[in-house]
Amino acid sequence: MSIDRRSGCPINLSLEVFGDRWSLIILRDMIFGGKRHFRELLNSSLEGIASNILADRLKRLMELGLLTKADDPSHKQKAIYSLTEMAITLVPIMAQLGAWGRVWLPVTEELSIRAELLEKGGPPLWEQFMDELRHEHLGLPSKTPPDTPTVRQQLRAAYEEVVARKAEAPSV
Amino acid sequence: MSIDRRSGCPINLSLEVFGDRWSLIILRDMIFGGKRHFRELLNSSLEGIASNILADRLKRLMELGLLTKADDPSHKQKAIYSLTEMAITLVPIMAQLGAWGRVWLPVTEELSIRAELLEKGGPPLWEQFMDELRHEHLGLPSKTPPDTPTVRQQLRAAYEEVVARKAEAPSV
DNA sequence: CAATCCGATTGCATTTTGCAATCAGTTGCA
DNA sequence: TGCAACTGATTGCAAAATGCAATCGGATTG
Repeated sequence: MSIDRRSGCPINLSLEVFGDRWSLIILRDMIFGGKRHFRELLNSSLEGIASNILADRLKRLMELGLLTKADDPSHKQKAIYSLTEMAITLVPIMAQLGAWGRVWLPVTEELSIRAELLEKGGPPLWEQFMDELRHEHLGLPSKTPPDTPTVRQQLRAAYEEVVARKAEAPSV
Repeated sequence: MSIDRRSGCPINLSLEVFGDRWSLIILRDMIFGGKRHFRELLNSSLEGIASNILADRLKRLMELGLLTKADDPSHKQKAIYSLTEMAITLVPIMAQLGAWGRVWLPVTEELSIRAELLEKGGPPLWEQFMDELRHEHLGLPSKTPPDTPTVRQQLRAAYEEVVARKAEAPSV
């Protein structure tokens, strides 16, 4: 599959890649949720993606060069999807989208705390996160010291803290 | 019209606003092209938007709070569309989208020079541009000195320089 | 050996899209 | 006055995309 090529404008071409309601959602779940398998993406999807759409988009994202697929050695039927460098460099776009949505749209607190953290961390934190993703998905050596908490751990901890706080002190 | 609200995730909600093939294109033409009228948007569109889709998206963007519409005093039928603050703050997203597309997609040189300039200028240039847009669309006083060239003028000059250069020295 | 899980695929109704034609009112010009 | 051009749209229709449930054959687990 190649994109339509309505015009050579970079914004248009970017839209042709993920100007739909699902592609970026899938990439979000892989980047921030660490999801690598079909079923993980299908069942954990907050937005309830249908399996045929998921299959179609995974295929499309592979054809566009954003994902690769490999056999999972632990299970002959399992496939592991990996992000390519092209997909990993979407992190700044995701961060900006999250920051904008957090300001202007009716987000929930527990789902926006990660966007807030990512926004406050700024480009240095994005770089660290991309470095981790390159390690995870491309097998590259990580440049961050091994004793520092990973960005995903930080995001997860912040999310769980909000959830716990809201559970013990439910809003009126 | 309100958005679907599949989930309260900021990235999802942002996608529900412009996760389609046309909304951001229209906003791009208004932000970077300075287009304010229906016909301008219809006829200048590189990607060839259809008039019913344009009408539908303008209506939708107004309902979502990204645009406002006002009568044009010079012509009883003309409507002037204006960006709201919500739309103006999309500039960083546009810049990131352009930067990403420029690296990974088959952009043309003349259409990507603006993205390059915007990327190199970074957040300070984005701020100046948003300041200009607030002046243009919201009537706010501009903070930038009146003798400095506007960002849109800079972008336009860079574009025209590339076009001129390519015309006099056509590629083989 | 049955239940469950794996990554999909199929069929079908609904919705969205792309495209061309058209609309009624306004303007500019002869 | 007459008429062409232009204004922001709307309509009709075919094609494509989407949402949803059911299902597939193979692999694994208990």
